[in-house]
Amino acid sequence: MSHTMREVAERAGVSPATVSRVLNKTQYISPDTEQRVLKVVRELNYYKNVHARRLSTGQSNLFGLVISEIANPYFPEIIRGFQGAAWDKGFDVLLFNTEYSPARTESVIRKLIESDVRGVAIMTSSVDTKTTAELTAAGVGVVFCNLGPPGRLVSNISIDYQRGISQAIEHVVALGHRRTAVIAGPGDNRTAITIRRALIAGLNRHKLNPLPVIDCNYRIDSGASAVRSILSRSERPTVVFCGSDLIAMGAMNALEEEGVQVPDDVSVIGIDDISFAFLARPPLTTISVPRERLGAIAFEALQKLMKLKRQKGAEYYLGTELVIRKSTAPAKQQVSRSVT
Amino acid sequence: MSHTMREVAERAGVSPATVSRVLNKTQYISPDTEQRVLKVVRELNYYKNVHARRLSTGQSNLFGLVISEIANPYFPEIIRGFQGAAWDKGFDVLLFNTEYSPARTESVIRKLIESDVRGVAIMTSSVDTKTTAELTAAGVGVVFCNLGPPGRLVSNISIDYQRGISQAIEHVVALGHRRTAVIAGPGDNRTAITIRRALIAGLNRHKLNPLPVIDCNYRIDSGASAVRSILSRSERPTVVFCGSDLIAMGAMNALEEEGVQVPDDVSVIGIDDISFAFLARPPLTTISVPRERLGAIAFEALQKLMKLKRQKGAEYYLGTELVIRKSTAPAKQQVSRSVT
DNA sequence: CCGGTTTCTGAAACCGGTTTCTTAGCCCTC
DNA sequence: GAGGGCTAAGAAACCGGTTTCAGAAACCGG
Repeated sequence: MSHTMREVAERAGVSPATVSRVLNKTQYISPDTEQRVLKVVRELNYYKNVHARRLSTGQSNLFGLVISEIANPYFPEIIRGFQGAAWDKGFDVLLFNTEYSPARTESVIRKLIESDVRGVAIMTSSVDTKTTAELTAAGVGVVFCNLGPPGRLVSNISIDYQRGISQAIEHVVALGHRRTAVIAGPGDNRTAITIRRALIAGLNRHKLNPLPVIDCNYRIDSGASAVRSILSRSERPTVVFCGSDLIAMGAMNALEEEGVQVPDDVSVIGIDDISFAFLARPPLTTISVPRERLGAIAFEALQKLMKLKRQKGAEYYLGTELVIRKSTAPAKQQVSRSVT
Repeated sequence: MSHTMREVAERAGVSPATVSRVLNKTQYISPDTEQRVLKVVRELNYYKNVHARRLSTGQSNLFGLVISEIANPYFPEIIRGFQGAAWDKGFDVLLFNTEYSPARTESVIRKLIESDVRGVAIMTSSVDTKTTAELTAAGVGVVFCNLGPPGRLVSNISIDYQRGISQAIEHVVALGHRRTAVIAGPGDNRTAITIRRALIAGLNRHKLNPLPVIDCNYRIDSGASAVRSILSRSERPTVVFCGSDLIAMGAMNALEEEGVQVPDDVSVIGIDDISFAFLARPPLTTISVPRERLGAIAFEALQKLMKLKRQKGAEYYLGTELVIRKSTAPAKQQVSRSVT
């Protein structure tokens, strides 16, 4: 339905080339002609076709962003950071979710390549190297989060959980806790693995051996069932570290349902500081991850990567920090022994 | 970096036309040739360029989805519903957020037209008619939610809050409440206005005159300040209806901070049933809006709209339903009169 | 064995921009 | 007033697919 550039050109009595030059300011055009063209553009309500532009310039002003699931509250801030940065520079972003399915991931990657994106940020940690290879082979840059080291056309953003975790452990030790448990997240997830390691190492440093270290996925209800399995043991922990806020909230829920008070009976600590963490009852003590910044940096990293094409990518670091709210409290002196 | 169709053609000893036909199955090709082409496609790892395809077919397999803000938990399910439906039919979606800014909305619309989308679903209720006119003028179909009646190339999905609201009011009346308050949402928001009207009408039907009816935006903290202003009055309500779950959660937060117990002292009811509603403390009683379905229907509506081009759009309806959780309880016999 | 179909494939035009190459016209200088 | 250097704008090729049109080959029936 829309008009074409030639129509504009004809109506303004100039050549298409001139219209193009006026619209892109790529060459000086006499003010007279320029005005005439712009007038027609307004009259006709002309929009230039992005696809034609992409085709002829061979440059696609598109970047891809891959996440697992839109409903997971971990992602919104990342998306916003990424989109915001892209928008500021005049780039568009194609958002795809993998729904945790490898098959779907594959289609997504294909779509991205077909769309001729300049680069893609992969914020899921369940991607295999085959996938990234496919992307780089097609000449598109890749940035991911918490996966291997950078390589040709791929950069990595590493979230350093160390600092936040240390703070959390010190906080908990200062409150007098000695019996800890860890619900880490999916056992095959790089991020979850990293977090679990850091947690265990940190606890050991304080001569604490976390009791159950439990695998679960990132859905809320699995935090709940993990907690139930912990409660069924004879020696109950007084604090449980969770691999994500979602898990933590599920855990708090289950705890409450089992009649265990948070934080009076057991303290719980999450990771991420999702926007709802402070709305939880009690407000969740958690290790905050700068997700909006993560998104923004991912975009910048991609831009940089595409500038120095075929160079090796870089490694970026992002810190974390403990946010103390109300889900942690001093350890109870008397540890209940009752086996429910 | 990627290969072109002509390269494939050359390597397979056929013409580009043949390659195109093989890849799109648009015409019968001898098995022999077909295999040869497919083999080369695999060898070269060839991806066809979407932009070229869009350009030459004049069909853009793209749909747009406009929301206010990605971080607002109202939207994820809508996005998922829309994307899911689109994905199933092989369409891609361009997601944009307006950040509540008219200027930004305008750029977004421009981008959508330039991208030659087939249709766009506008899930923000802060859009003016000028905007939709621009879209329809460019021949792209529009579907929105809770805005005016359908017209040429525009359909509307109307969420019928009536049923849910009636249920909520009956629920509350049955619990013995007589003093109600309403925190509706932004006064210039069509949805908020609709909800407020329905609420007041419903309450009047039970001979109840809601006390303060307060405007606020959709951010959490404004639910909190609205509640504070309500508490400062001498006659306190025993139940407050909120125009969204976010407002309700902000309200509960503030209530708790002011030492008012939910639901013992005052009950609160939200609208939307966002995914966190059941995680609130106490779990929120709310009127659920089928948002994933809303997204899916929006897509279907767009498809239908584009099929019978230049026809008048249709009106769709979506029901709502009360979900009773723990934020509502019987009214206190003795109403506190203390002015804090 | 010949004319008429049908089947398979290629040549070329086209989609709507961008960009290179070229030229017409102008100004300036000597 | 002629020649050199600029400037503004057009013609045409091109990006990478799709599709129409046309033709060669194969096939078929009589």
